[in-house]
Amino acid sequence: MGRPPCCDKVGIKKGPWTPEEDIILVTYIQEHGPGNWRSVPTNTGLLRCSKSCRLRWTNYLRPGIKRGNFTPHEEGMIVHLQALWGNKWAAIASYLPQRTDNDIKNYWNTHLKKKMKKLQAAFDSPTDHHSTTYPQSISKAPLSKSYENTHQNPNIYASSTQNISRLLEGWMISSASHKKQETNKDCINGVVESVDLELESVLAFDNVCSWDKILSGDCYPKDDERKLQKQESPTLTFFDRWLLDESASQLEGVIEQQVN
DNA sequence: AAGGCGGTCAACCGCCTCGTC
DNA sequence: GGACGAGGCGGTTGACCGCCT
Repeated sequence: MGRPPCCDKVGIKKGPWTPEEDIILVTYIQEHGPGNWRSVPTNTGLLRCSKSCRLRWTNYLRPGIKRGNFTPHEEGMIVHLQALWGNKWAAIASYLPQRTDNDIKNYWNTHLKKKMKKLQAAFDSPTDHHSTTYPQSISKAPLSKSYENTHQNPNIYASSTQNISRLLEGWMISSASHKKQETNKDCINGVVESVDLELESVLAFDNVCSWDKILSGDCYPKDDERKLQKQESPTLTFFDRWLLDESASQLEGVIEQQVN
């Protein structure tokens, strides 16, 4: 017999959250702040387990969450950090404070993993092995309609619950009397701003390595010498080199700063 | 028109870690 | 130091949606 699930009590509701449930949860957290999830179901009357409440809040209702429309910058960060740390989604999410670990994990599984597979397959093919121009099938392939809808038009991605989140953001900003929430907001926004600035300035990913550059095999615009080395030693793929160089020189700096 | 199929993502499950007693 | 509970985390599932035939 395995460990019994935490939420298999009779009367516990499962499945998608309704807007009414969202409002109840949001209202409660508005008054009491996030935390002490154990007491949330009993205090709100929600027929959900504490974990479900926490997950709903952290992954969906929490203010400051950016949904959909991953930028090339963010994609690059995810690929980069995933290659460095593996599937440590929470750690990766800490470098993308506006994204949840669940969102990043989903995006990796549905989009980036495939991209990387294609990338790897292209490099493994003998004809492309030493080529500096990256396979057009990846870089120039038209995006599917659904991908375009989801990732190029954020309005279409919007949902009713996102609206709740937006409303909450407004509440967070306008409410001067709720000190606890103000602290939360400041904390979230402070982290977002500081980490964003840090990543923008230190990694400058858009300038150094956008997806276009990655896929076109031209990720070293500032260093011709490394380009030459790259051509001379084909045992490392372009992407391996990118990871090694980038991680050694830049990410360590960021991590050190975070630690200090 | 409708059924099949694949992609996407919210939510659940269960293990792990950490704090408290 | 060990037991216990709460929260964190990563893997997985299943519902939903749009496209294709």
